Amino acid sequence: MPVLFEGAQVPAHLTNIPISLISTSTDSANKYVKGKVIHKGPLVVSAADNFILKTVIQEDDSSQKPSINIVLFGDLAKSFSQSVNQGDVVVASGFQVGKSPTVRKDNHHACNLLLSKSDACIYVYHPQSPSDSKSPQASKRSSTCSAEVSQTTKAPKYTYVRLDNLKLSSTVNVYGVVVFFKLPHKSRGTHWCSTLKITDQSNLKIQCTLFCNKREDHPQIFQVGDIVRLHRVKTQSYEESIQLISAYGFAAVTFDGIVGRAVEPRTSSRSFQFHQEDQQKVEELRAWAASHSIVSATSTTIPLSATQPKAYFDLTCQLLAKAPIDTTCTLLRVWDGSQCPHTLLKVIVEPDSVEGPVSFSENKENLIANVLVYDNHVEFARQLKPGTFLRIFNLRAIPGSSRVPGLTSSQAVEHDHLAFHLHGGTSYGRGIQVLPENSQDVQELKSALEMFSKDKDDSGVSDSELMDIWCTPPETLDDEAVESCTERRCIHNIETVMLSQLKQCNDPLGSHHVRVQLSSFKPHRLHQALKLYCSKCSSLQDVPDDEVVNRVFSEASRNAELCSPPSWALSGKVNLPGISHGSSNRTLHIHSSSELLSEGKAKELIYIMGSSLEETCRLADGYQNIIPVRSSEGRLALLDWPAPFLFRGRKRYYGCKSCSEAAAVSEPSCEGVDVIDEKVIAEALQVQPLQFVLLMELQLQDATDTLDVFLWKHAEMFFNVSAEDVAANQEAQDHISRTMNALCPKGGSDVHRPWLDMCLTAYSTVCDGGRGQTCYQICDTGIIKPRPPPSESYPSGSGPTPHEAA
DNA sequence: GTTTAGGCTTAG
Repeated sequence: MPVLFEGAQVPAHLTNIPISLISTSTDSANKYVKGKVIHKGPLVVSAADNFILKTVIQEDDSSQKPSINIVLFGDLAKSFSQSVNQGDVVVASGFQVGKSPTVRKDNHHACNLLLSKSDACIYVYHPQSPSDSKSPQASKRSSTCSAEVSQTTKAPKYTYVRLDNLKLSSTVNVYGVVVFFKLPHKSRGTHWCSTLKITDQSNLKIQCTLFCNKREDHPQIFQVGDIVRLHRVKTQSYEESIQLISAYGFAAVTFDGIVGRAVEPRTSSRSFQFHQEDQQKVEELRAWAASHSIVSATSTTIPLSATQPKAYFDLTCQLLAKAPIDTTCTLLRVWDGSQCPHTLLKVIVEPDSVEGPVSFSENKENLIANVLVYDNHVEFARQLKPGTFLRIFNLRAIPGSSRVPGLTSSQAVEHDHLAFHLHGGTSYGRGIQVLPENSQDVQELKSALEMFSKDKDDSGVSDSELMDIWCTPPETLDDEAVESCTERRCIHNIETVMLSQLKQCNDPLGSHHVRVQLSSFKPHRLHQALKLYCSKCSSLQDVPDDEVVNRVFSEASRNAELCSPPSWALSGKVNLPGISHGSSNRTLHIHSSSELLSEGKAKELIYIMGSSLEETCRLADGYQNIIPVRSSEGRLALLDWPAPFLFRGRKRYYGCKSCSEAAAVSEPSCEGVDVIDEKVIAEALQVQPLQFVLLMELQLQDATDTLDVFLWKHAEMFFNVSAEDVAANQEAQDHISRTMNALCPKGGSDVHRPWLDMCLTAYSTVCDGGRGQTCYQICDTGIIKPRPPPSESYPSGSGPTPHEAA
């Protein structure tokens, strides 16, 4: 039997699990979660007298601390509703961990806690305030009240004036049934304005004009027939009739007006009173309204299947996708599970501009109405998220012969196809209202949508799953509804795991498959991702800065002294034209291998002395290999670190300072060598070459967690570009930059980030303290979109003319 | 303790 305890000690066998550590693989046995109630939802009556209540708890006062949704069922939900208030601290045990379907919307924990099992338990602790510490009150409210209770015990009782007893120039509280309303809209002044007309058993209809600083402080009216309780409204006369206008301290509570439904107060007020009398008042008004056909006479809510061309109506629907058309118009793609008897107009928009799925199964497409929302409604529509349930008021069905934005002139305008327009303005209550997930109307709509998904949808996935696929990654490999921008090239045949599972894993070492989005990466300056790696000593260092390299070159050229060439070399000069018009030519000393010269391969390799870095680079256009040298004690020597030991076209090669022998420069052995390349030269010079590598740290995310991983050993495979090319080639650099931008658009929300299938390798590193740390690297994974850049073409410009000495 | 709006259709 689930139980709620007030103020009781948590049993010693239970241990606390921090909210941040909760995942779908959490074993909840003997664990408890503790937090402060930051939101308490209404008690919802579901089928067969069952109750559901959703609450949100947060570990600490700080907004930085994690928060999690808890869903309570049955009597526990009822007791919770009666005894717990926002601000109370609760402890929950005996929970099950589920995947939170609302994580994208509410940003709470990716999991939720379900309290339905027989061992489910809640411990409640009311905050100790001087007036509240002696606690008969707390136990009293847990046992006697049947609905939301006020936070204070000494609050004044409100009295309500019947609408035929209103006197001019007084501030009053009233109850009424809504017979007309305009949703809150920005007034020309500083407030949000809404207008309503209410009635009560007096049968008088009273106009109310409400001004509030915040939109949400207006009565949350979902339909005509709803019941409002207005506190602090003042009476005034306008055109010979009495009106109500919000007065200082105005507050409103709204109730569903349908007989038999739960009496759940809807309000933004943090604390409000609700007594038995209120419950009674609502029920009386409901009964009176029902017997006087207040709702049925005025409601214009119809399903899509009942729409008539040119008619105005209200539509209860789910938003599936949306796209901005222009500054005055937004497209909302909605459905209610019913089929309109008229062909629905298709509006063509750029796929990139669509939020939500771009297309649906053919069967579903036939049910989707395109709603064009104009002018003052655009701003509100822009904030809506696909998946949201809406009621659109005063929608008009327009035959498609009228012009439709988004169609270009070359596209045929379809005739007699229905489009739905929400015109600008607020006449006739025109506007959009978001319906909460737990409202009765949404529950009914949802079951209709689910029926469709079960019966007709050929895609094999239910509607909610479809939204899920768009919102969160599929959990298994075989679900390819959302294309990945990467592909795995490993040989593992293992299941995809969620990041939270991976992080919870006790023995993570080895390979894992994940489906993730890239939430951030570093370094942001991509040239810093390029490093030099020594395979001998495993050192990793930054690519030397040009300025530093330049200094080494000028140092060497300043100390240039003549030295006789080694026996295997011939000395000569090259003439390097001045860099700008009018600047003088430079003559540089070079050495060349006599063997190569005799073979006619003079351009394959030269040793250059006394040149600047810039001059060396310019010479590299004309010689395949250039080794910068200096004279040291009469012998040829390489330049000091960090000068490259070799220039090959636009590529530079560096040697490891600690692993290279400081030997005299010798002639490369070209016997049996087809091409003189960096390897041949490094060997001849006894240099341990450093390898260009790419190293980045990426933060991955999925619906459950984030994970920091390295992209290193397989970075070249990932980008399909060599690090060496990146070092030398602007195009390759741009390719990486474009790729990262596509995977993680600047300022883009996660909906714009593509999903990535990845293989990760977890390995252990040992820090100074000797404690192992688990690191992750992306392995055997390659980008399949965007396309790789064209491969580098070897620079082929003609070099300066050498003046060879014979 | 101001003003706003004070229902009553866009004109795509």
